[in-house]
Amino acid sequence: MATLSDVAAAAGVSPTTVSRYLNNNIALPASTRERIDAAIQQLDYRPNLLAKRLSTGRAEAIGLVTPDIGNPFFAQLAAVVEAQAERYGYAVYMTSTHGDRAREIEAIRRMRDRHVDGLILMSNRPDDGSLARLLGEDDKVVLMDEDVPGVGLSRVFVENEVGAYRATQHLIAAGHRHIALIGGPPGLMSVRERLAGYERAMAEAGFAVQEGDVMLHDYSRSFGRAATETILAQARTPSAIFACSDYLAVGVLQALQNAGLSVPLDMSLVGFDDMPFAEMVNPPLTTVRQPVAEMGRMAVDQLMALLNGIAAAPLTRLPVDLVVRRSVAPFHSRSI
Amino acid sequence: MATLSDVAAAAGVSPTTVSRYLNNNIALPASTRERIDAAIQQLDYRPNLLAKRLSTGRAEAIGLVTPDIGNPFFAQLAAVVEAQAERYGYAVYMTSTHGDRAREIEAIRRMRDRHVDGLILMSNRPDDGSLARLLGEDDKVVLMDEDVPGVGLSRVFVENEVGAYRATQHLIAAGHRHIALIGGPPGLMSVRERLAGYERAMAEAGFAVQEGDVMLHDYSRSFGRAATETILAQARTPSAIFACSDYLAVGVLQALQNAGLSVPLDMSLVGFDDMPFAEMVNPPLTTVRQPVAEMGRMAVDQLMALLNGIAAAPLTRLPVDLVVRRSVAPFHSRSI
DNA sequence: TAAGCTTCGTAAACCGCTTTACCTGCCAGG
DNA sequence: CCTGGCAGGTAAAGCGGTTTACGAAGCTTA
Repeated sequence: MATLSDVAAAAGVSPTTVSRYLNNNIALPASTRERIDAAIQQLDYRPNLLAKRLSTGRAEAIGLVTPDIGNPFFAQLAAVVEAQAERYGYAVYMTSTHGDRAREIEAIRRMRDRHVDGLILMSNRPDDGSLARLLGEDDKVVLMDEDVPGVGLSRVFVENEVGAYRATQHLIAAGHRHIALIGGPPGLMSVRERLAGYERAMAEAGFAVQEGDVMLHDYSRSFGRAATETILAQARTPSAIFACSDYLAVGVLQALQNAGLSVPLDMSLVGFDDMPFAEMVNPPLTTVRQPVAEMGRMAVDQLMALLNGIAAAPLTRLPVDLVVRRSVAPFHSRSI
Repeated sequence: MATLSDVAAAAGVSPTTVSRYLNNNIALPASTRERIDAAIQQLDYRPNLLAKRLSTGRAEAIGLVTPDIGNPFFAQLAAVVEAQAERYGYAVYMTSTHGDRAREIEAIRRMRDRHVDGLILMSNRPDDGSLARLLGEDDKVVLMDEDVPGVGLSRVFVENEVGAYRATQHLIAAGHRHIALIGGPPGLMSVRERLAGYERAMAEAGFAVQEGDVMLHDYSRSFGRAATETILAQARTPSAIFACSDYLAVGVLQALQNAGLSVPLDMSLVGFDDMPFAEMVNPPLTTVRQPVAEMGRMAVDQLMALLNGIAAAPLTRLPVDLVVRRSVAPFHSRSI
C-alpha cells in the first residue's frame, strides 16, 4: 500500500507538501499539483485513516447507542442517522444495549477512548442516576427520544404531550368518554409526558380518569396483551384504549382478537410511533407518527455542531402527527 | 488524558515495559506489576485505540454492508452480527447502500483504508459484474444472504430452494393445485432458488406451472399488491399464492383485502422470511423462517476465521423452517 | 542595489502505542 | 574464578500521517 511518502518521492516533493496539498493547506503551482495528482493516481494512493486520526485526534466517526437495533423504530432512526452522518463524512458505530447498563457504559467508554468523536444516545429505561453520573463529565453527546435527567446535554425529543393529547382528543371526538391508557415504564419521560397529554385531554373534556384506567409497565407487546386482559376483566370496561406505543397497540389488538372482540367495532384503539407495521395490521392502526427522519437528522446536526465547537440547542422538540387509519370508530352503546 | 508514558513514569519503568505488560508479553515480578497497576488505576489510564491500531495495523472492527438497515430483516441481522462481533472484541461499522452501487464501493474502500479489518456484505440486487470485479482482489469478506457470483469468497446463505419447496408443498397438501409465485428481482440468487423449489414441488405433484403464474420484479410491498391485482384480473385465478418475501406477502394481503377477498378463505398465502410483523398481520402469516440469529453468528464466525488466517468454509447453507400460522386454508371450490 | 515581499516549498517534532533487538546484573555450575 | 543463563528490564525505530516554524529563490520597489 502506497504511503504519503511514496507519493512525495514519486512527485519529487516532500511529504509535508503532499499532506498540505491534500488538506488544502498550501497554494501550489499547477505543475506541482499535476505531478502530485499523477503520483497519487499512479500509486493508487489512499490515505491511511488510522494514521490521520492519530495525528489529528479526530475519529471522524460517531457512536449511536440504541436499546435494540432490531426494533424497527430504532432501526429506522439508525438508518437516518447513518445517512445524515455520511453527509458530514462521518461513519457511524452502533451499539445495542439491550437495556443493559454495562453496555451503555461500554459505549461511553469507547467514546472516551477516541473510538468515536461523539455519541447519540437513546436509552429506554428510567435512569437510576448512574447513567447521568457517567455522562456528567462529557459533552459531545446528544440525547435522542428519551431523557436522562440531570445532565447538561443537547436533547432531541418529540412532542409527546401534544401527541397524546391529540390521540385522546381524537377518541373523545369520536364520542368515547371512558378511555384507558396503556403505557411503558413509569418514570420514563415519554411515558410521563404521554400520560400528561392524555390527562389534559380528559380533564378538558370533563371526563374522569379512574383507578384502573391507567396501566404502566413497559413498551412491549406482551404487556399490551396482559393489560388488555386486565382491562377486559374489570367491571367497567372502557370503549377505547390509547396505547402509548404501536407495540403495545399490537398486543392490545391480539388480546382483543383472542377475546372475540372487534376493533374498532367493540373497542377503539390509538397507538403511538407509527411503526412500519402500523398500517399492515388489521385494522390498520390509527396512531401518532413520530418524525423519525427529522429526529435522526436533527440529532446528527446537533452533534456535528457540538463537534465543531458550536453550541447546540439544549432542547429540540419535534412535532408529531396523528395518522388516522381504521382502528377508531364512533362510540355506540354496543361497545363494551 | 493519561498516556502509556505517563503510566510508565508514574510506575518508574519504561513505556516498553508497560506496553509489554499490558499485552502479556513479558513476565514481571509482582512488585513491578503492582506499581504499574496502581499507576494505571490512579491515572485512569485507557489505551488510545487509534495509536494501538496504527501500530498493529488492525482496526479490530468489521464492516457490515446492508441494503437498508431500516428494513427489519437486515436490522435483526445487524443486531446479531453486532452482538457476535462484540464477543470477539470487534466493533461493527454499518453502511446502508440503499441499492446504490457507489455506496457499496465506498464501503469496500473503507475496508481497504484499514477502517475495518473485514466485511460482511449483503447485496440485494443482481450484480452486473462490477461488484464482483471490485471484490475480486480481496478476501476478508463474507457474503451473507445473497450471492455475488464469480468471486471466491466465503458465503453464508439459507436453504432457499428447500424453503420454497416446503412452502409450496404445504399449499399442495392443503389441496391447492393452482398456485402462483410472486418473487423479487429475476437474476437474484434467492429468487432463482426459491423459484426452483416451487417448480420442483409443483412438478413432483404433477401440476403445471403456467404462463402468468410466476411474477418476478422486486421484493417490495407495492409489487406484491400490483402482482396480485394482475393475478386477480386473469381469467384463471390461482387458489393460493406463494410470496417470496413477507413484504411481498403483505402487499398481497392488502390487494386481496382491497378486492374484498378473504385470506385464507378465498386465497391461501405463504410468505418467506418470518419478519417480525408476520405474526402481527391479519391473518397471521404462514411463512418460511430464515434463521436470522444463526446467519449473523455464522457470518461473523467465518469472518473471524478469515481474519485469523484460518480458511473459512466456502459455503454454509442454513436450514429454514415452515412456520404455520393462519393464512392457509384447505382448498375448496369457492376459492376463486 | 539593498530591502522586503511573494512564491514555493521543507525539516522535524509529534500523535501514542508496539516491537525488535539488546543490555545489565546476579547466581549457579564447572 | 570464569562462564553461561536467566530474570528483569530498556532504547529506539517504526506505524503514516499533520503541523509549526522556518527558509531560499525570484521579483518589486525605493
